Amino acid sequence: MEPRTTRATLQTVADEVGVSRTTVSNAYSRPDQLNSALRERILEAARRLGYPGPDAAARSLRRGRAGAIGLVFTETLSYAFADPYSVGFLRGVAEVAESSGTGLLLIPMPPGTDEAETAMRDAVVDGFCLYCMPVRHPAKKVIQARGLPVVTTDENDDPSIPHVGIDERASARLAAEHLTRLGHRRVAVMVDHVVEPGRAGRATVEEQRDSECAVLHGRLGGYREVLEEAGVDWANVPVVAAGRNSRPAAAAAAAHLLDVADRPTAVLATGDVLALGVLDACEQRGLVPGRDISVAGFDDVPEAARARLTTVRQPMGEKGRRAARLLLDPRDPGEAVPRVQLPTELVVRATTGPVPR
Amino acid sequence: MEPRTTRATLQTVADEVGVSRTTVSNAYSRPDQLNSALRERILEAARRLGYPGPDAAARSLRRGRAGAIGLVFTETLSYAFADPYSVGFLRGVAEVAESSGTGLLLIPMPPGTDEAETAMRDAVVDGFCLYCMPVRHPAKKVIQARGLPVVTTDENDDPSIPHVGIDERASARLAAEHLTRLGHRRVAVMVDHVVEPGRAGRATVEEQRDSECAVLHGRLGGYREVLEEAGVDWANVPVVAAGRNSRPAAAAAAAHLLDVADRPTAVLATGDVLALGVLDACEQRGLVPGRDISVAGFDDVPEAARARLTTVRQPMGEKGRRAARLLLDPRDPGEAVPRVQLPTELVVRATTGPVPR
DNA sequence: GATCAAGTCTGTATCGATACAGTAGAAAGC
DNA sequence: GCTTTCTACTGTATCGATACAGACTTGATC
Repeated sequence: MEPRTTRATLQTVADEVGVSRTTVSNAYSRPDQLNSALRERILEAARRLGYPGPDAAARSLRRGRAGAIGLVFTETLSYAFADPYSVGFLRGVAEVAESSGTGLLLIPMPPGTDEAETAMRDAVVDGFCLYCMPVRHPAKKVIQARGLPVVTTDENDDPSIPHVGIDERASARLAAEHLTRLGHRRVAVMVDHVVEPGRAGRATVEEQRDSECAVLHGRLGGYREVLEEAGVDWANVPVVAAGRNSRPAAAAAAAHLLDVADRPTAVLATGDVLALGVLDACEQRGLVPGRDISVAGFDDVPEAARARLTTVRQPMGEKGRRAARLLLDPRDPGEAVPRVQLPTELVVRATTGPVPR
Repeated sequence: MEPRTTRATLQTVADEVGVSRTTVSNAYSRPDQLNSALRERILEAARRLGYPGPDAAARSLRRGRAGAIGLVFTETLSYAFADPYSVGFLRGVAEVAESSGTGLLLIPMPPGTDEAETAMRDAVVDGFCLYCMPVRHPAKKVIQARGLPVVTTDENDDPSIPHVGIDERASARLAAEHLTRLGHRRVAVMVDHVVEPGRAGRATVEEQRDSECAVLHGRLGGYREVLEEAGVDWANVPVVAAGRNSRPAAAAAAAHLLDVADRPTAVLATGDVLALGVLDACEQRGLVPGRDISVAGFDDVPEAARARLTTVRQPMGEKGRRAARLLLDPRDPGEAVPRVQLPTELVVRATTGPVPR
């Protein structure tokens, strides 16, 4: 193309062809509004002048819609791609977004409060999907202030925001009951992190209480109920944090459980990635899951099936699809705020078995 | 908040506080430009009026930057999350984008040409990363016309566009040479798709030639060179398409290779997901990989290590990081167009072995 | 007391498009 | 022949902000 001092706009093209700016706009956005010969002439001139088509930001401003929905993660973006559970969820969101021609903006969450608020304000989107965002996160206020549609997944206690999730407590109970039914009483729990991300090791009951993560509360609560019903004192149940939600981190943290005098006979992990890490640790130590020790996970990610992991299945993809639909399908103002609760089920595979004698 | 007939803007807040619009803008965007007491008064008034902060689209228009980079996939978005190779790449891109406060817009690619062009024009981004986009894709023109920074990965023959990739041909040779060195001459190849996505089955030499996918050409070319050097007639090498890049599809298509009279002694797959599918098919038939049949993949996705798959490792995450940096780091206009070629290596594991006798 | 600098704030001109109402001219209706 | 309808196009107002240059205080300096 020939170099120009200034970028070509609708007006440039309009002047060249000798029509109005509006007509050029129509040539792109509403082809049926003008004669097709003229349209061709306009597009031809646009090509010649190097006009790139209507500017996206300007169009977005004038039209009042962005053509994208924003996904907000509390963890780092790259983490979102590391966990198969997130990936399954994202995939569900992507399916629905895609089928309506909507883009997906993955919004980074900077560490500082001001920066985070700016990031939420700068996102050119038509709605937000909050993924595992703690109830009291500072950026949440900004998001709500923007007045766009919002849905939350998993984490939520605000009844004014539509929500897609599962019954965390009841689902966790499924795994715990499976273990107590098999006779296990010396049970340990492996979690991602409790208070501060990155800190690994045993978490006290107080720390468990102080966690801001509703999912964690729900799952630990479910475990606790069942174990207490079976006569176990929760204060004696080791709750070990891996620090990060990764297989190696869980394998390392599993040392706190496996290399001690009275090793638990069973481990409940609040996620499959953690459970798989525990299995790795067992393998290193020559412990056969299902015989020497029982391990149960949560989520039923694809790898779980291959590892023959007993777990609680939750429909990750469906969660994403439902969340996306809640954002994209317009709702009547009078309608009740939707709260979707998806079903879960226990999937018994090979990593759990009776108490070894 | 009190209901308002019209949305609050900078002006609304400015009028309320009795300052100029510019000052309110500064209160958000350049806090150092005004007295902090005044800033507080302004933010307070904004809260009271329900002003959500500067409008993202308007800000984007005026500033001339979007704060996001666009990722363009040719396949469906949901597919991007299904393949661990893509996920690794995305993760790399996300790491870099995130560290510079940039969002990631995943752009859907609609089927029709016009719709696709519109989608590319409507994306509010500061640059595009084209992921596995065929050289001659119609939407590519629109993207280039926008005049924003662009990088391509894998697929590329346009020297004017920066590129990050690997030496496909040489890398494919590594796998093929490994097999011929082990003595294999009856070798088959498994690919994703050749001409038309979704069509599974054997592909003729003509169809191979007609494929628009440069990655496929490179890899098949590498295999072919090595096999011909070993005295094999390429026309007799079965090239089987799985139709889709998925483990079950590959397992199903493997029937064309495994359930025939003169079964190949080795299978080269152009991707690990396909190779893993072939392994699944072997397992179903009681064939032990590495003993009864050799299977080699490409990519070295995380699952490959667990399946003990021999494969060619390419640095997926690094590819994403480099691509993102090329987009985000400004370059001198005079500078040569960067072309990054990342190293690959053969990883020999358990699924390849000598020819069974 | 004039000059200068720093710190704050204002005003205007734009960024690049689309919405919407309006108009000219041709074709159709009676 | 006059109104109506339709097609094809135009013009103006507006979307909501930021860039940039300027102006007004205030205090310090010589």
